[in-house]
Amino acid sequence: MVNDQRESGRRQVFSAIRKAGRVARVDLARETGISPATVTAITAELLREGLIEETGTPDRSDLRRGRPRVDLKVRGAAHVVAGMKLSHLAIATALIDFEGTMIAEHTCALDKSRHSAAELTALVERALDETLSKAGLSRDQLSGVGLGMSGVVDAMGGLVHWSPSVAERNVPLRDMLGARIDLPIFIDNDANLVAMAEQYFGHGRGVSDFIVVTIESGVGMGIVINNEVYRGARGCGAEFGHTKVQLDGALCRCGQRGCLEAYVADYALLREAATTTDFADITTSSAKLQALVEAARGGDTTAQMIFDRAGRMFAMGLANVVNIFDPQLIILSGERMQFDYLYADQVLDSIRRSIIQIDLPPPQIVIHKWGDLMWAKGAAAFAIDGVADIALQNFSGNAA
Amino acid sequence: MVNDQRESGRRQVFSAIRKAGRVARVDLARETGISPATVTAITAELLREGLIEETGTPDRSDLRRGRPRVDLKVRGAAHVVAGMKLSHLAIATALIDFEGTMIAEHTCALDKSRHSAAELTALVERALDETLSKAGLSRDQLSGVGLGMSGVVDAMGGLVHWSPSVAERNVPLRDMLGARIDLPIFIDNDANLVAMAEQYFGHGRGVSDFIVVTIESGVGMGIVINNEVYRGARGCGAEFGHTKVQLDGALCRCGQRGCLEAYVADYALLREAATTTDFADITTSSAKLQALVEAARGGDTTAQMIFDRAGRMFAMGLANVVNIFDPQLIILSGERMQFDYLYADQVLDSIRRSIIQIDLPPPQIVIHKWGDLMWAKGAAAFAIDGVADIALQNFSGNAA
DNA sequence: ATATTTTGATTTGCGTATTGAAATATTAAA
DNA sequence: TTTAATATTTCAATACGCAAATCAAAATAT
Repeated sequence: MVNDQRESGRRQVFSAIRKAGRVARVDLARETGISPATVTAITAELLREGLIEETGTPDRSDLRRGRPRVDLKVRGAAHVVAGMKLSHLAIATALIDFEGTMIAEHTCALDKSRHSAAELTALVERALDETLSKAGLSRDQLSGVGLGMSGVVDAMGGLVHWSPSVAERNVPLRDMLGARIDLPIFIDNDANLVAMAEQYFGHGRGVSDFIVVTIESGVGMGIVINNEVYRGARGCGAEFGHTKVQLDGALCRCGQRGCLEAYVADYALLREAATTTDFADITTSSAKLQALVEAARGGDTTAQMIFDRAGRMFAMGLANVVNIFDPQLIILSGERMQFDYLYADQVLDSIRRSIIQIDLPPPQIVIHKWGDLMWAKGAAAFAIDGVADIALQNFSGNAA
Repeated sequence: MVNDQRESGRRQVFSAIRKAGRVARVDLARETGISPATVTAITAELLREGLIEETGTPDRSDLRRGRPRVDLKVRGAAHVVAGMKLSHLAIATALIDFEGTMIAEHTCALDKSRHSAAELTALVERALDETLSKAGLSRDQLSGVGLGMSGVVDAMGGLVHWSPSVAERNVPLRDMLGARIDLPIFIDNDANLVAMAEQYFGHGRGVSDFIVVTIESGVGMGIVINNEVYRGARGCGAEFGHTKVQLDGALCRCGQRGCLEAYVADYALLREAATTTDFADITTSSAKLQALVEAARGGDTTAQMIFDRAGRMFAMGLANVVNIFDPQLIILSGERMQFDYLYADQVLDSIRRSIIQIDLPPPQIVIHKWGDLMWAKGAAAFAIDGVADIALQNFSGNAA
């Protein structure tokens, strides 16, 4: 393989194109530091392989003379991938093209939240096929599948060490799925996938170091360092929900005490509320939480106290992460409005106050409300990343 | 500059040699993935430039036939650098050769702990010259100077945002020193430097992701990710001492509440001890702490309680870092025996218990007791890194 | 109209790094 | 001594990236 240094050039150029959305070759050369001549050579290759395409001459609002630039963009039609998210009682699937455009979506209900790995592979396969038929596509038109779930997942090894969705421990889920679905499979923790979604399609575009915090029923975190999702040595980094915010504090689902999750997750709030309030007439925990939110809004001081402490604990935990990481940007990525109390101004202020003070602007904090396909889109982003990786490796220029 | 891909090869080979200590070319080729032919070419260049040297054929304990391998190692005599550490009332300086061998050391007392930047440059210059004359060297035999201090330091920009040793804020100390000492100057936070010392000469050799925790009067942390010291977006990452371990907790020197430092630093312990014990007859705080340690050992329950809580807070703070980072290795790097209580087995166990449990071995925790030149050696490691960088850049093969 | 200028993209020729294959060196084992 | 094994070096072939030159397409000047 002499084609080794070329690969790095191709990678640089391609990711610059993706990052920019649409760029002319001149700008690619300027941004990557690669000479215009080489940019021409590389883009010609990528064009030939169909990974990118030329668009019409760009918007000439800034009338310049000279030869007009020709913008390049990722060719959406090059690949279609599926992003799937295993959650409590459903499998959400999204089909997304190489540019990130949504092609189809589908949600498949589950009868219970935890399944054996064998059951799960069958369910995932079914959900995938249902989505494909909905979109009128066949499996061989797909280039890869990304799958996310909460829990501890080793993305490199394709192992699920532990997940609330999987009955067994240490399941080689990637290979199990790969055996039934003959496509490249990519599995990861869901918070990491949201980080990738932000990196590819959201606020993280072009930001090299940022943190994404997600709240579902637990608290998750994804870390991007140097334009890459950081996964830790054992593949179980960023367990933000289980950082401790109180010595010998509240009991957590994980069996330890004082975890952040044990203060801010829905079950934690309801546990507290149950001390004074009896939600006997409300059945679902989601509705109970809603009632608690209403109570706080309505002036119930106990309910307010509960949310207040949760917010302050959240701020403390997040400030710790910032003090350790010093990211450029923190994205609070949420799906449900129920967690608004954690994103309140006073919480954000509290975070800012708890960060070590220097004479530089503090990291930016943005709140990003996604639709309910956030997770699946993240899984798709992961798949796109993997597929692009393969595509950039394999095709070795000299197709002739 | 066509000499761009060559540089990367040289870097790879050189750092592989440094990491290994002594290696034969075959192994370099295997480890770096570069072909043997190219390894020969590159090592020939490095040899010509004097950056590395051949050693006699290695220990033939594993008798193999065939042509014996010739080991290569970094040539210590290639460069000498100075590592300097600004601490409370002294400047410690170490002269170290390119291999990391100590050549000379010197400590220069200071009359006060905080100086203006102008005073400081003069003091550093004096300390450097004194050390050089002690070793019988002149300035032009030196290739670089590394300087570490506690506080918030922007290593890239050469700025000291804030330091207990410097009177002003946001001082361009690197350039100020560079103006008086005509050598490459490298400044950084001291905890980062200890991380580099571990990476180059200590337990961090060959480990790609690890964390170093240092305790002096404050608590510092250095993070190595992907073989590089992570410095954060604004250059103020890893402020471990100011992560919060208690909501609205004890008051810290930094003005905030609940910082880890406010529970484990010497001043924090003495502050608590003062409530029940009067150390009126003891003058230095170091001696007071010693007395407190003795009291605890002697069975004083109050003293024991104080240390116990400090240890548990420390464990909690560190467990948080581990839950976020998932490092391969944690190095507790200490100079003074006084902090033994933080390194006690029960503290380490407490850390392990607070880490999220998966079916993989937990990160290794090692305690590394350095002499008092730890800090200066770290500064020297930083300087060596910088000097090597320059050396690998500049010499462009074709010396002819 | 036509020439000139400006800017972007492409082609060309060259120096050089990398590499596979072959050659060479050096030792142990047969 | 011969053979086998292993390490290193040499050498020719290749491919890569770059600077400079050239081509292309537009705006602007004359």
